[in-house]
Amino acid sequence: MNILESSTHGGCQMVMNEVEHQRILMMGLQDLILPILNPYSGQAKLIQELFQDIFSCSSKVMSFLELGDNSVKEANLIKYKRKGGKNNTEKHILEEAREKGNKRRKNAQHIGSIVTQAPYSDGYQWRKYGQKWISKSKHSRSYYRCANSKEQMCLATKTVQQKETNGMVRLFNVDYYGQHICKRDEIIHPAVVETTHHSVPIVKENQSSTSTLVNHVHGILDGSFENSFMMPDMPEYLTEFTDIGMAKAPDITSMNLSLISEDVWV
DNA sequence: TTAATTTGACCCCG
DNA sequence: CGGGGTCAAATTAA
Repeated sequence: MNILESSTHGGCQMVMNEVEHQRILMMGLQDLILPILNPYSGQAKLIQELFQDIFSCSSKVMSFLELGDNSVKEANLIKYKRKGGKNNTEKHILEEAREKGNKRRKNAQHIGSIVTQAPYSDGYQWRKYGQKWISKSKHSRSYYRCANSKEQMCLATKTVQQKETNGMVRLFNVDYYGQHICKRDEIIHPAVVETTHHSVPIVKENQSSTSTLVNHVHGILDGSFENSFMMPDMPEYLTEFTDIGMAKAPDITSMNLSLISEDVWV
């Protein structure tokens, strides 16, 4: 603690980098271990919970460090509407963006990134809006925005790009930008839930609330694999992301990933 | 027919 | 000027 207090920004940044690196490594480990487990065994569940706890820890550390270092962090959401008469809104967009000191491009800050081995469900629905071949990359990058971006003006986006692979395992970088401000289906249509009154332990915040969603996997890269499958009762595990100054929305920082063994790739 | 994706154009920004 | 993020018309899927 006194170490942190006396540390310079550079030192704090170094800690954050290390925690982030650790998180990436853990995800790699997770990607290797989970597919070889029998998903229905109690052992797999236990291991998933351990991963959850680990990610939860690093997430909390990151949150703490980032909130302590407020020079960089304001939740900088640009509120602008898409669509509509182009020339009417375009100026508004630019003006609003400039007022808030943001660029029009890259409309939100980086929230988190993961490496995944297969298409996965992260609990949100995404709509693809672009695909680019990035210079010198072997694989294209796909751009997705939250499927609720239109109705609820949700600004969350993500990009998916296959990594340069040296083995036979295909890995994908998934980068998330912008916080979800939308409500999800189960919240919008509360007829289904609303039954659990039992007191929830506060520390366990967002670990069980997202597990019932079934959603789209991310789409096609390079046209080299399918995106049309989804195992209905696929077990999922959660991965927490860094929560950046949005304490009122605990749900949006968690992502749950489906386990899908690599033979689905064909 | 509507909804989602594809894909080249557009354009911001370094 | 070029890389890469976004738009939107065309195309495909549902």
